[in-house]
Amino acid sequence: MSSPRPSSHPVALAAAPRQRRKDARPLELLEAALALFVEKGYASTRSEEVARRAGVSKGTLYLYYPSKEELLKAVITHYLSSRIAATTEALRDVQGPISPVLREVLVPWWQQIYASPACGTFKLVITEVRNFPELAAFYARQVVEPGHALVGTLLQRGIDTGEFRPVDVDSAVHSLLLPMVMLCTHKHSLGACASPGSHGIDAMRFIADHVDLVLRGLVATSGAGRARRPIKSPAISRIP
Amino acid sequence: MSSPRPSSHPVALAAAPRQRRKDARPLELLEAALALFVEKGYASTRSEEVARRAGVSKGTLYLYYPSKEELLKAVITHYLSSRIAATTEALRDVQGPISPVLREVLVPWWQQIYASPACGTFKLVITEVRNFPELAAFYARQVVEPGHALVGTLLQRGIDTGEFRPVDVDSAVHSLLLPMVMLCTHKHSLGACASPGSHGIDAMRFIADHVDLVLRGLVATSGAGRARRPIKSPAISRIP
DNA sequence: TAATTTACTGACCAATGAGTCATTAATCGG
DNA sequence: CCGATTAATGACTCATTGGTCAGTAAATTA
Repeated sequence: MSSPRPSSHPVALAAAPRQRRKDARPLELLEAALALFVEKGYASTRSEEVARRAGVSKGTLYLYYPSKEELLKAVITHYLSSRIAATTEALRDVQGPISPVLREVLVPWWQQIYASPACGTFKLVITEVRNFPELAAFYARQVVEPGHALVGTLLQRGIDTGEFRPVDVDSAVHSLLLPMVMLCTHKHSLGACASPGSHGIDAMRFIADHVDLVLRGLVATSGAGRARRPIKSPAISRIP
Repeated sequence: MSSPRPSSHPVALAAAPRQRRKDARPLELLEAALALFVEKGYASTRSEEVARRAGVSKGTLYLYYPSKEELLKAVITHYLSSRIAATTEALRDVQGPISPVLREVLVPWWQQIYASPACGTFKLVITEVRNFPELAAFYARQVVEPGHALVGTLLQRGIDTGEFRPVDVDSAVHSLLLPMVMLCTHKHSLGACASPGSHGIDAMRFIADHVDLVLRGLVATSGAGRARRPIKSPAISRIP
């Protein structure tokens, strides 16, 4: 917290006189806001605190964002939008067996997310959606639905080709993704609290292990018992 | 709100005048506080709102709980403690194959939790631990560690008996439990926001499907490929 | 260097909400 | 029926904080 900073990030130098950096401010404010909102929650973060962390005064914050609520929305949309674009096209046109794709694309992808600051947006969204309904619509439409549909389509294709057992696709998608989201959330809640004795989760390893475990549960084997239930619904269909 | 006072007959019209129920208040306040804290978050819930929902005035709230923070702690400890007791002994001395146990104990257990109001405590803890370090210690020691150790012990036994493949136990425990926690969390965040089109998760079905999927990924089969990695550590050892 | 523009500041205001306490009214004992 | 006891109330205090704006100083231009 009080370490001498390398001169790279202008987080808040001892007392740099007064700087005019009109174009750098918005992003720095967003970074500061994300960190504080994720750590303390939106309601218990003082707007002046955000400004201070970004190295400006409260007045400057309101120069760039009209209100605290708009700042929150800007944080969420900014950090999610950047990820969304890269994702949807990364998996758009894969061919061949699904298992290797998931192992080689999904795993590093989530490892990256986990390591990035955007990881915190999951906790932030979880804690704030109910207070800001607009966020719910945005997040559901822009993140949850595309992500679910993307993985769902892959799994369905695996089932169609006989690579996977005929399981309920929605459940399987959740089995695959919910732990990832929970992992990201955990990093910024209990995982951020120093806990002696119980050394935390090894996230990078877990992500790989988990995908492997789920894929082993999905693959169609000749032996063992058969599926406990047939397929449930017309499976995934929303979002082309 | 503006109903006329019942002059003579106590027919329980609209607002009951003033009741003295010293022993019922604490629990009713706890229930009201849980619902509101989970829905709106601790910081953005007004203490008077909690009181109102419990059918009392703000003064009465402070008659039973010395501060808002103590109320929060009381909520968490109350709703978690009740679950903890029942759980640890339910799985203490199971014998024989592990898969049926997990299918028949873990599944209904989580289905119950999901349906109960205690389900909300997950979201509450996730959002508030970082603001109240005491909660972190309590939750880690009383909930996370026992729960993890319990399931870990079972999986380890399954591995020892050859029922399961030799996987990393910690990862497998997380694969099994994180989705459950995430599911409970989701119920009170995005899941509570009306989303047209995307009908929510079928929780009861997912819980069963997920346990099934993970168990299929764990069972030792003759065919298929072998584990990608050997065991990682001396495995689970804490908590007898 | 002087004049002009504008990014930035922080004292200030109004609203909010946690916590208090003098007062009110159920309930109980006699 | 009459105090005595105490559960319950809600108007009040006071610290906190989102948001404003008149003023300051860093750049820029002439």
